[in-house]
Amino acid sequence: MSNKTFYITTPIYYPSGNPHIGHCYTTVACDSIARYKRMQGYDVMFLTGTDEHGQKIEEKASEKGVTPQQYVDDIVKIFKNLWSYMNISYDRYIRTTDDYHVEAVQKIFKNLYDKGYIYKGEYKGKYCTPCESFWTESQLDENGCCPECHREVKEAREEAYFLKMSPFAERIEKLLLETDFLRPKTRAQELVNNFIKPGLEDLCVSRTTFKWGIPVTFDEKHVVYVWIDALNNYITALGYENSAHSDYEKFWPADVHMVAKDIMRFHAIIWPAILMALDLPLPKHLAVHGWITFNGQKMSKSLGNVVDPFVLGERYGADSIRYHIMREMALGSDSSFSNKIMIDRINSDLANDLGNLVSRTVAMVIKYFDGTLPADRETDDLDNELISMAENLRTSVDRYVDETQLNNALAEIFKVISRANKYIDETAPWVLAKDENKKARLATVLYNLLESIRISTTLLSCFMPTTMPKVWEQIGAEENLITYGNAGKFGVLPANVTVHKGEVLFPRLDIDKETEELNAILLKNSPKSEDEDKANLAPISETIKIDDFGKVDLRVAEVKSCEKVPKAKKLLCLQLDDGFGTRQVVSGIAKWYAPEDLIGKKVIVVANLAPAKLCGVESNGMIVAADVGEDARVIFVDKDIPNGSKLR
RNA sequence: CGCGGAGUGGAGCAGCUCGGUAGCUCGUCGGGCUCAUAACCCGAAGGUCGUAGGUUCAAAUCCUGCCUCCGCAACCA
Repeated sequence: MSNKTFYITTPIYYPSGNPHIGHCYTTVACDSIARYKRMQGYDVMFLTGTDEHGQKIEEKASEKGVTPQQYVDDIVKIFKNLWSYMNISYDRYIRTTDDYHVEAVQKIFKNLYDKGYIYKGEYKGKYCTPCESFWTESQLDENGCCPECHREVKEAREEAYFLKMSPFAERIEKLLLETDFLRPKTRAQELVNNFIKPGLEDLCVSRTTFKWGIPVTFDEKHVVYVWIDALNNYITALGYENSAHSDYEKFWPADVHMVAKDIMRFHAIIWPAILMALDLPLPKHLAVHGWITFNGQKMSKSLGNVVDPFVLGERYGADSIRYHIMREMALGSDSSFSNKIMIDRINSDLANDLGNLVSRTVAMVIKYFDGTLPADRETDDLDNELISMAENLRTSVDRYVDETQLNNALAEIFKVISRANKYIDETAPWVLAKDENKKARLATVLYNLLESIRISTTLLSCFMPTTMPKVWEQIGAEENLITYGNAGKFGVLPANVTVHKGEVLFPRLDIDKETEELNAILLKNSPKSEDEDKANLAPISETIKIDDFGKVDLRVAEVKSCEKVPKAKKLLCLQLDDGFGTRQVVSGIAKWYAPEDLIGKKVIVVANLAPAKLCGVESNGMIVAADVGEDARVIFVDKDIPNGSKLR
């Protein structure tokens, strides 16, 4: 009977750092859908994994003094830990360093070459020798130098293989604009305007500048560059061009690839192109979600503000975290993550509405009937709305899950939970309980509540797999009654059901206390382990003579006024009193300091720096600051040091 | 004219495809209830739907101009 299949994938993550809450979102979303489809009776393949090759991994490994393989092995362990912690039910985990994947990618590369879609050409660009990196014209800094080290670059050529893209441009444009492949479709225009209309450039698919990759079999000095290596994981994991697995026929094409918007382009244009070149069917849907932003800032590995999913999970439970990110994130748009939003959400939805509903219902069955309902019934028109909402819930959740709108699916479920709470008020069981003649009516009300809970939590269990079984235990629902089929039916629990008092499902959180403690944890964790600190410290510059230092005139100065430079995001314009008079300095610290944070403070200024214009504003000097990871901190000095004092 | 997205009660969002009573969650205030995790239920206040025009009997919704904000690109001297 289970011949219907469903194939869903996360991206394979790049393990250049530890996993964060953003990875959790994609993975939890896929997991919830995978569980839902399994419950519906589909034969599901849920794939996740890691993309382990590339220059960056090579660099990270050498910084740590380990081989690239050791380096990725270690991080993959952390990823897998997180997934087990978050209760991720993936069916298969692919690593691009797996033998079968390597072998398959080599065959695919060769096939494309033999078909004439891959050809040998020259990669022309600006090359920075110290960084061993190619840059395009537009990536260079304002002086035409390397954007990373700001040294000169030179015109260079490198032999490379290219994948022809132009033969597929038209088909891809149609795919984006005329089908429901891309979700949300609003992004299609952006892709077409930016990449297809200007003409699809052939794609560079091999590199000779680093070694940590899959060798091209027929040209040993090349390794396969990320596209052909990573994207093909979706088919090699099924056994395409390899014998480690044999589910390709069964599961391809994928039903859903879920990705974050930063890699949408690769999945919306390059991946279809590769499949077209291989003459394979295209995936049915690409679901693109936004980023989780944190206190208004973009979440990323390099910013120090990552909320550690392990810490949050330990405090609040994996289910609460899962619920929060699923409920908050709408398909396609960003969603902000903050401790306050999360705690509010846990309190109002999980503790107040759901947890409390279970608790009060179970308590009443125990109080009025010693835990076991009598079988007599007496219905009332009041019951109809709740019952019909509960019966129809499955249909709307089905639809939203199919459209990958999990936030809406959850909203639907909680509408029923809310309605049940209201039903308690309408029927006032405590009044019925006082009248011996109303026992049948009372039992009916409580039974209807138990059934509503059963239906809601059956559907919810795909999103919160740990907690829902505890609910079933409490409401007396045997495991075999918890099925997708029963989620569409009212009246499944036995009439004389017995409930059991259980633990509090979602304890209510004290927002002030939690915020305070979380902040303390974040502060404590932010200066990472010492080893990592050392690895991140900039190397000491080359030795200079005392006279060289003497050339730099550092002075103490007081910030008299300060404002943001209009048009610029990162710049503040400061008026300083340097002892001689007023000096205007522009500093790129707007990200970390508001103007009012600085006024009245004393800072150190490089006083003899040549003037320069930044975004049209003149700057005479530079404020001394320390780099802390990706952040900067201004060095403040004692108030009693007079303005203009020279440093030595 | 670089590309794209967005401006809706205090906050966060839906509604816009296909014009016709402005809706949801949280917060605030008032009330109710006592089964429950100080939870639950009801009610109220609060919006010129960024702005100026246009089309129309009728515009949050369609069209045009402008303003502002956010991503990508440029600016951490």
